[in-house]
Amino acid sequence: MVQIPNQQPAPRSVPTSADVARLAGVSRATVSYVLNNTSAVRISEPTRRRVHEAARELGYVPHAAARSLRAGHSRMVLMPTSEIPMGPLFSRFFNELQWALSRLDYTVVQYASLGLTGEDAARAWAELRPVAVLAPDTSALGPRGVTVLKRSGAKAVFTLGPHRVEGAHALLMDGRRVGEAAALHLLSRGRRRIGAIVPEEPGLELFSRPRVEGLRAAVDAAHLAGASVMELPLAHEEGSAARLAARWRSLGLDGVFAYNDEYAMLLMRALQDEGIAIPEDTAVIGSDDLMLGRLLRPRLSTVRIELPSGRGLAALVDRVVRDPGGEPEAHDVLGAEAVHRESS
Amino acid sequence: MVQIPNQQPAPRSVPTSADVARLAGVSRATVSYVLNNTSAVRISEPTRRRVHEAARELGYVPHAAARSLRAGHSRMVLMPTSEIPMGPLFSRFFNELQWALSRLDYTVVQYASLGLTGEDAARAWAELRPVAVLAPDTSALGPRGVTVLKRSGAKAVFTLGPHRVEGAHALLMDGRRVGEAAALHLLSRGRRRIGAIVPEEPGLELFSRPRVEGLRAAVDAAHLAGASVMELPLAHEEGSAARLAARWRSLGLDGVFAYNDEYAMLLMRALQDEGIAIPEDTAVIGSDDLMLGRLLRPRLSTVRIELPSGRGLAALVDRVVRDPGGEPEAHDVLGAEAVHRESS
DNA sequence: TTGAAAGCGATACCAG
DNA sequence: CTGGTATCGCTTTCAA
Repeated sequence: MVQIPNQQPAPRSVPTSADVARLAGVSRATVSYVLNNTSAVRISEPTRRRVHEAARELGYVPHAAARSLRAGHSRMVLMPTSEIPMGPLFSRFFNELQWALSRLDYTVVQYASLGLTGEDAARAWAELRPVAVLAPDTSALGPRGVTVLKRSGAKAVFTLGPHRVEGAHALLMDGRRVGEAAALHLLSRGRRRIGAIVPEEPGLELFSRPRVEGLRAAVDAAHLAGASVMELPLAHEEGSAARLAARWRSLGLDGVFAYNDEYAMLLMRALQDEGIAIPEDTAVIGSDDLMLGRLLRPRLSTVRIELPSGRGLAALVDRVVRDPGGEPEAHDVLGAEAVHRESS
Repeated sequence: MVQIPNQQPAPRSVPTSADVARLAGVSRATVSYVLNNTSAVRISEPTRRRVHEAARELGYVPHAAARSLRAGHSRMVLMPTSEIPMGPLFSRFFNELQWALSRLDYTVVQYASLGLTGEDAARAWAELRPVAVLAPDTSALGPRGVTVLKRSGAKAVFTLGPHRVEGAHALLMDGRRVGEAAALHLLSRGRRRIGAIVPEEPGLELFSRPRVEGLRAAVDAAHLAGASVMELPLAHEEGSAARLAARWRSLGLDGVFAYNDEYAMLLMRALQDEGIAIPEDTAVIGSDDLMLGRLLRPRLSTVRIELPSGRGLAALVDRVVRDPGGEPEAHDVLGAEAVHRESS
């Protein structure tokens, strides 16, 4: 066999399995068998070595698109990303889920379909022929979108968020639970006239609305005399908080649910600067149990959110992929529990 | 040649362009022409309509893998994600970059190659045959990894992080700038014995090390009598901060750089609980200019980090993709500027 | 204006 | 044990 010793800028084109075959002096089929460790066929050890060596020498890397085209399916799990950045809570959850899925031999891919929603987004995703799609509710994937994805071969379509979508499995993250927990806590602390901070940032509405709804529903359901809920828009910015604080006394509120701990911090600071005593004048409760809440004075009461383990959800996704026949299920995956500290 | 009678049991198969062609009563070529608006060929209006209708009726979505296989190239930009979640600063930067790239008609994909680093990671990425790769430094892509990617057809390989990698373009985010800015600020405020908080969380070392190095270098370079730097490990957790605060007086420090605003908040709280006056006894400066710093009392001095516009970087990536010949360039993309508030 | 056919890269069946 | 070859879905000449 003639070895060409030159280390020159190698063939400028990308090496294919045919190149490996040529260099190893075998057929493309044999290359495929060797590199995939196909157990149905036994290849002699010397041949294996020659193939591996040739592959290494050429820097051969298989072509995923060609492979999955031939195979007729892929193991790609598509997770469309929304433009609004998720907090540490969801980041951790997503990381865990990703890790667990890759342990199950799925290729997890986040695809930024910026600007597209609904059916358009679904079509863009479908072009990649993923075996499963985990779509955040923010993508507004409708029933039609689900159909598009399924027709394109997706075995499992999950939505993550507060709403169900017809035809898709749902990992229901019902923000109303958060509002409910906050409401019950404030009511049990004797508060009746309750404010509900609503972030003015546009993307957050999808999350804040259910929380406020849950708060309102729980307050109404308590049937307590004089109990009421007042929505208070607030931008994540000091001036906005100061303006709200300036008219705080006139609102006559004795408790407030602040959407999350960051908005709670913002509000609490402004109220304190205004001379309003917390929790005496107004009780404050946040959400998400961020580290910063424990560092505030008074320490911030909060709603701790429990998300399920990524392992379990990965197994669920895997189950649906392997047996796509079943009816779409909805899984309640968000637990909420009030944590009492000093601000309420 | 014997035609095998076509297999009817093809219940819910994914529609292909052939199916569209059959339904529309035209050839696959015509379908391709119509759906891609190929300008080189003119198709009659009635035919166009029939094709579009058939495509819609079948829910046809083109197969990206087949397309790019045939085309011999794709417009996929791969951004491997690291497991450590990025803060709001980088999230925004990434979102902007993604958006800008998709405006340039690239398909941005984040791929979680969890657990893989260096050449192994590069091979996994190369299987997708991306036209460009933007790899965070955390992936430890070495020069060999860069070679693997280029051989697989990647026209542009960029690293994002504190280090350069041979053969790749670099978006240098030199954390030393942050430490330098902090050092100069503290020194100018008359502080000499300076502490440097080093997060104990493993993933953060890659970011904290350069910051501390920059701090140390700037303090040394100032040649001031008695100026010194002491590294202080701290976990992102109250107990750790309390322990550090308990021995604070014995350390004899009059200034401290706290890695970022969150650690600064953690430390400041613990110091205040210990009765240490800020900034009188010890000046504190954080980094990243998070909202929370402005809400603390005293207001937290910080280092504001400037990241370049996503638009400009997207254009840069595009330029390199179109003209891959040039020498790899390093772009310093991180600006740091101390912001004086009340804690220093 | 439309159709037939080659071929992108990898794999799996069937011969040899 | 190894080599030809058909095939996946799509684009793109080249002919008709």
